[in-house]
Amino acid sequence: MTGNLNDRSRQILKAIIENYIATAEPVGSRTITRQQGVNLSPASVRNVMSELEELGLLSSPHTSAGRVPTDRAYRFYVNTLLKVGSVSDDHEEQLLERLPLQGGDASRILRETSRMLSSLSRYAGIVLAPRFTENVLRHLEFVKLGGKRLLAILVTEHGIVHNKLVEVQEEISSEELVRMSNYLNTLLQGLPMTEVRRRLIEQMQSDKITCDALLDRALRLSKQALAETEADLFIEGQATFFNQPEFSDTARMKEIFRAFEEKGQLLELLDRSLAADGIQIFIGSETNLAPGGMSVITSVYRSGARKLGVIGIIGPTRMGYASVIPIVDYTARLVSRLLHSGEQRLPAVM
Amino acid sequence: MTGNLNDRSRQILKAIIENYIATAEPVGSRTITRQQGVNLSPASVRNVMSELEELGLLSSPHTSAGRVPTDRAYRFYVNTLLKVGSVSDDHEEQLLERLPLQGGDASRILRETSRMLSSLSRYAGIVLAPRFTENVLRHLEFVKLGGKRLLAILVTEHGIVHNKLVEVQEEISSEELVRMSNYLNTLLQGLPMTEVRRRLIEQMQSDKITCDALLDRALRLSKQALAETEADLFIEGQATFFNQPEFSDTARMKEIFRAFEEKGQLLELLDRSLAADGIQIFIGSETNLAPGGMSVITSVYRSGARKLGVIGIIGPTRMGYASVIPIVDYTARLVSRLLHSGEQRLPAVM
DNA sequence: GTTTGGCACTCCAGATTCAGGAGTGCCAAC
DNA sequence: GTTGGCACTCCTGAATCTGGAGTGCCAAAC
Repeated sequence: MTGNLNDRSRQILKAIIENYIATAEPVGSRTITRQQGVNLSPASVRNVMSELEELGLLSSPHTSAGRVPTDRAYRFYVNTLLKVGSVSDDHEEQLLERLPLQGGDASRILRETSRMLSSLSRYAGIVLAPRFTENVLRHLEFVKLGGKRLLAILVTEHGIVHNKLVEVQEEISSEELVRMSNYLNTLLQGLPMTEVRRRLIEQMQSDKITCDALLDRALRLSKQALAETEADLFIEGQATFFNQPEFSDTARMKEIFRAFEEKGQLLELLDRSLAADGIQIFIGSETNLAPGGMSVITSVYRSGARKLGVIGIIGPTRMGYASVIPIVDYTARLVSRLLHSGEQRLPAVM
Repeated sequence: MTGNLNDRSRQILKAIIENYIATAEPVGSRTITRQQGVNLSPASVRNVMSELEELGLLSSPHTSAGRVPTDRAYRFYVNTLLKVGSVSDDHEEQLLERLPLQGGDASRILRETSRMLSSLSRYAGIVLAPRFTENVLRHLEFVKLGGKRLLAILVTEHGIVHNKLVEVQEEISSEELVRMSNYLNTLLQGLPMTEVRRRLIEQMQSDKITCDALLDRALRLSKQALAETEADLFIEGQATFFNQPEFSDTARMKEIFRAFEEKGQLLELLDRSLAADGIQIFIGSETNLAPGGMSVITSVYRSGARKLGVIGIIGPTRMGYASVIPIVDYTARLVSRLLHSGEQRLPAVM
């Protein structure tokens, strides 16, 4: 339905959107005529604006204000009008310099990624750490903490460490622990977590094991240790929302920060991004976030063929899509390379 | 100098402070007279208020507004006027129910503590995790991640896990790793980190070691893995600041959230708390935080004689000290017990 | 001498009014 | 189809006004 827009209408819509993104003020017909490349009178522009409003692409806060783009307009803008360039040299340089942290384990890199995303985009950066269950197990270890408490430590392929406390009925000696560890690592190393779980159950039912009380116990403990952990979500640069005039309203801000603290809705959104692939753009109401007026741009990072997690940016709908999209895209690819085992060192070219 | 306040002045000051805490509005003389227990005319109260203002305990926003307590008044209030009760039954119950997480490792407990502090106090909860260097080493492990990358995993006495990526010059076989691990654990287990560091250096200089290339390497790797990590600070419930009328100003809010994101100043404050002991109260400018008008109440949690970290609450200077102080105090003691090794189970009595 | 009622004074908060300006919509002319 | 003109709308910010809450001070009462 927006396909039947002629060139002129598109040009004007684009100008309005970009103007609004830059100023946060409703855009009037006169402002557009002053735009270079538009040789029309304000009256003509008004005619076009009027059509665009009927198409649901523009709305006016009140009779005598200018026009403001609707979510739909932004959607049309990113789908059709916007040609996304590549990341700026300066941004690229900053990323390449600051992201490959010396001796940075995966979680440090991810946290820093979140900061970088925020600092480059001037919006808030979000990073969803790899879902534990989506990973390949590298190493499993039980450490005695004292008494009957064991700390189960699981290390994934990419060096992400999860730990969980388990309690045992009777104390286990260090020697037994070592035997358990060896057995479990032999059994499970290199398997994806989903497979690990399957294998554990399978093994528990096998005859060999039911005879060996210790190994049986090992299996049960591992199963406990595998219990789902809450997803790790980093959000950095929330304070950038204070810079946006459309959020000067305190009630609005409160809603936003509440949403950030609860994380639930955001996680749901990021899960959707993870299920999809590549760059995802959610505009305004498409985000399903309770506080409206926000957009989210995400991209999946991966290790080879396996998707690991999601990085992205959250900001006002009135967002500088043109610059943010390449940042998210480039960063996701960089993170993928940094986490891909054996490529810790800075890649020469992308 | 505030010692020469007579009973009546104290009573009035107390009433003003508590009224202001409850309403966030400047308190007038008439409001005080309505207070039960005060049988004075507004005029008399005004005389007293005038004295209190001269003593620097009250200030008036403008001629015809009521009075507002100064930082100094709050200080006098918590030092002298306030008699701190114990935590309410309801709060106690909630803490005992929700804090001893099933299978919760230390970091989960600490994060949950932060949430609980916020939810009980209605301000923001802060938790400084144990400084890595202040801890006793329970276990040290190297996991091969692929290529020449090793993940060093250090577990402290209280089940807090730190990990750090280290790179080696040449690949190390699994057998060698095991040997290294055994050697290091025998050498270092049960030592406080400061001691660990010392022992490593000592050992590196010993003759036996220089002969054994592998062990020498193990020592060097451990030293890398021990490098200082950034302090872990949880702040939960930042959104509560939106409920405080004195922070309805956007510029102010922005400053506050920036301070939370940067954490530096807050860490400094918490370090001071850790150096001291027991309940610490920082009022307004005493916090040295850039955004003024905030107070912080902290308490140290410990394991036996060793201080581990700090928990606390941050909110507006106009804070319900009477209820917050017992919350912080009780929670700190509860956390201490939960983390004290071997006492994971819920203690029957405090 | 402490307490109190009275009174003039101050100053804020909110309502009201007003003028200017930016923008629109429509129409008739080009 | 495009444009200039014009009446109309509605927001914004400044200015004004009023009522109320509160103070400070003084003289009278206790």
